[in-house]
Amino acid sequence: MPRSQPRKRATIREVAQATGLSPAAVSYALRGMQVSEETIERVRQAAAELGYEADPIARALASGRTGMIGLLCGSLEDLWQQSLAFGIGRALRDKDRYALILDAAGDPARERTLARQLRDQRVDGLIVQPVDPAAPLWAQLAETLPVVAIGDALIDARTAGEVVFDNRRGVTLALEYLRQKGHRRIAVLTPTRSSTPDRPADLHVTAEAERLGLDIEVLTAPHGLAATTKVACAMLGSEARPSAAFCFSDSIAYGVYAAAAEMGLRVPDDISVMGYDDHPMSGLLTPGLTTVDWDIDGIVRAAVRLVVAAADGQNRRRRIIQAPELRERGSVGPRPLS
Amino acid sequence: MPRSQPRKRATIREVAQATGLSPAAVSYALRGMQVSEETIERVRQAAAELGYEADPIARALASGRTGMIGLLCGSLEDLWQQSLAFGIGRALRDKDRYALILDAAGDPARERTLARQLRDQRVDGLIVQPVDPAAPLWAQLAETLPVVAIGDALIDARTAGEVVFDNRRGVTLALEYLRQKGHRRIAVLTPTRSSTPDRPADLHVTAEAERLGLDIEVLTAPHGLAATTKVACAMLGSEARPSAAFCFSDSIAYGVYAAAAEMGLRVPDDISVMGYDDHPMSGLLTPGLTTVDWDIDGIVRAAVRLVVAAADGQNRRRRIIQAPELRERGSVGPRPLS
DNA sequence: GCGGTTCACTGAAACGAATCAGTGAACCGC
DNA sequence: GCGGTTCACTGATTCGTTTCAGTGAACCGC
Repeated sequence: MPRSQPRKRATIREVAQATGLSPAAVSYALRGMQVSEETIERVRQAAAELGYEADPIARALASGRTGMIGLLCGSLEDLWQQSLAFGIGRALRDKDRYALILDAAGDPARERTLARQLRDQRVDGLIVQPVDPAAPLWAQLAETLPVVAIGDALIDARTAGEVVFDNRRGVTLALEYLRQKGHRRIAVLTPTRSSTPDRPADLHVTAEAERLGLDIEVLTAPHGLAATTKVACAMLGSEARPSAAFCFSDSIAYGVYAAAAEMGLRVPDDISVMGYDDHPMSGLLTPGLTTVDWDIDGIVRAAVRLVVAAADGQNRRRRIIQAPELRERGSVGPRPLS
Repeated sequence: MPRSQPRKRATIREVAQATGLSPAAVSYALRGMQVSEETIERVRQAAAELGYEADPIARALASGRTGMIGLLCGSLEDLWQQSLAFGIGRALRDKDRYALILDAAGDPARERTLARQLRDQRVDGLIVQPVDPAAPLWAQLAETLPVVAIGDALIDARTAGEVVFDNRRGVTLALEYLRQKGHRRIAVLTPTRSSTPDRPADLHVTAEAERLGLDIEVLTAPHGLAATTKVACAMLGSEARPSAAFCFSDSIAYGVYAAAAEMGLRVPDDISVMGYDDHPMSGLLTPGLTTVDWDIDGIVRAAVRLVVAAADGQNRRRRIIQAPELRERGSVGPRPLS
C-alpha cells in the first residue's frame, strides 16, 4: 500500500497555474494589493483548495520581514523577567505577532551575539532589556531596525522607543523607607553581571546611601535560588550582620528568605528584607515581601505598543519613564534593639 | 559628512571573489567539506576580513534546516511551565542550538496552528507539551520532523522520543497521602482546558478516588493567580468546605494559599493543600507546599537529549517514564475534627 | 481621435545561500 | 602510457517568495 507521501506543500506557482494567473498576481492578490476583487476571491479559493500557505522562510528572504519581534532578556533566571517575557509574548500574540525570545543570561558578549542573530533572523523589531546599555552595537542596530529598550535607556542609540525605569527613584524609595524604619547597616544584594560597567542604579545606591548616612555593603549574588541562598547565608552568618537586606530583585530576596529559614532566623525580626520588582509570588510569602513595584503590565503594554508601532513604520520614538511605587508588606520591621 | 551607510552585509559571492574561488567552494569550505585544508584557511580568513557570516534565512531556504528547536508549551501562564521552558532554552543553548518558544495557552486549536508554524519555520526538531495528545496532526508532523513529547504521550505518532509523566502514579501518591492524613472530602482543582477530551490524569483521579473511598469535587481553575484565587475563594466559602484541596499544579495551589489568606483561613489547620509539580517557590511558602515532585532538571535533560539526537539524525526513539516523588512539607495536616 | 492616466496583470530579476552533476588534473598500478 | 580513482573545485540550478519595471487595454477629457 502506497503510504501517503509527506506530500510536498503547494507553492505559489501551483496556485498561479490553477488560476491561470502569474505567480506575481497571486502574491499580490493574497496580500490584497493591486488586483481586482474578483481575482482576489478566485485566488483565495484556489489557495484554500490546494492548501496553500505562503512559506515564511521564502517570504522572509524576499521581503526582509517576518512578522516576528525579537525579545532579548537580560537574564531569564530571574522570575520577574520570566513573567515579563511571558507577558510580552502574550501581548504580542494578541497583536498577531510572535516573539522570538532569547536570553542573554547576564553576559554582555552573549547579548551582542544574540542581538545580531535576531537581526539576521529578520525580526521586524527588537525589544531588549539591556545588560550593557552602552554597547555601540545598539546604535548600529537601531539604524536599520526598530529597537525598544526596557529598563535602562540605550546610550547613543536612536531607538524606536524606551520604557525606562526610574531606578534613582526606586532606590531612593527603598533606602529612605529602610532608614525611616531605623536601619543603618544595610546589605545590598545585586545580581552578578560579568564584566559590565556599573549600572547607573548601582552607582545611585552608593550616592543615596551616603546622602542618607547609611552604612552599606554591596554583595553580588549569582542567579538562581540555590546560589543566591548561599550568598545570603554568608551574609546572615557574618560577624556584624546588617539589620536589613536590600535585594535588587525579588528573586534575590527569595534567596534571603530561604537562607533565613535555613539558619533559623526570622523575617523581619532578625533580618528585614526589601525586594525590587514585585513578582506575583512576593505577596504570598510569610511575611509578604515589601518591595518596589514596577507595574509589570504597564511595562509590557508600553513596550509592545512602541515596538509594534515602529515595526508598522510609524515614527513615534517615545521615552516612557516608569515610576515605581513602594509596595509595603511585612518583611521590613524596625531595627532590632540588639 | 557621509553618514556611514547601513552598509550591506557581505554575501558568499564577495567572499568567493576575494578568494578567487566559486561560491560553491566557499560554501563547502566554511562547512569543512570536500576542500583542502589550505583553501579552508584562506576562505576563513577572507570571511573574517569581510565580516561575512552566512545568512540564516537564505541557508534555511536552501537547506531546509535552521539549527533551531521549536518548543511548544501547554500554557506558559503556569509558573512551573515557565521554569521548564526557561530550563529547556538554556539546555539547548549549551548544545549550540536555539529554542523557538511558543505558548499554546491551553488552546488545542492554537496548539495546532503554532505547531504548523514551527514546522514552516524549518525547526530541526520540536518539543511539545501537548494540550491535545490525540490530535492527528502529531502523527503527520512526526513523519517529517523529530517530535519529542513531554507530559502525555502522543497518540498514534511515531515520535522521536517521549518523556512521559506517570500521572497515574502521581495521582495515586497524592490521594493516598491525603487519605492517610485522614481526609475524605477533597476538592480537586484542575486547570481549565478549552474543549479537550479529558486527560488521562483527570480520569485517573476519579478512578483512584473511588478506589480509596474519597469524596471528590472537581473544580476547574482558569490560568493566572487572580483567577485561581477567585475559584479557590468560592471553594473555601462553600457550605460544606472540603478538608483538603488537591491542586493539579503548584501555581493553582498558590491561588489556594492566596484565597486562604484573604479569607482568614490557615493552611493546613483550616484547609490542607496539596500541589503538583514542585516549583522552586513552593518550598519558600509558609507552610511549605507539600507536592508531587517531577524532577524538572531530569525532564529538561531528557527532552533536550532526545530532540537533539533526533535532529542530528540519530534514530533512538526512546520513551522515558518520569516517576514522581512526594515532597512532604507542611501544607497537609490531619483532617480537622470539626 | 488623440495624448495621458489608471488599472490589472506579467516576466524577470532579486534574495543568499546549498547542492547536484560534472570537470579537469594528479596520481595510481601495472 | 593507459584505464581508473580520487581530489578539489566549478557552473548551473534550486529553494519559494517579493518586487521592479514594464505592457497592453480601457477609459478619460477635450
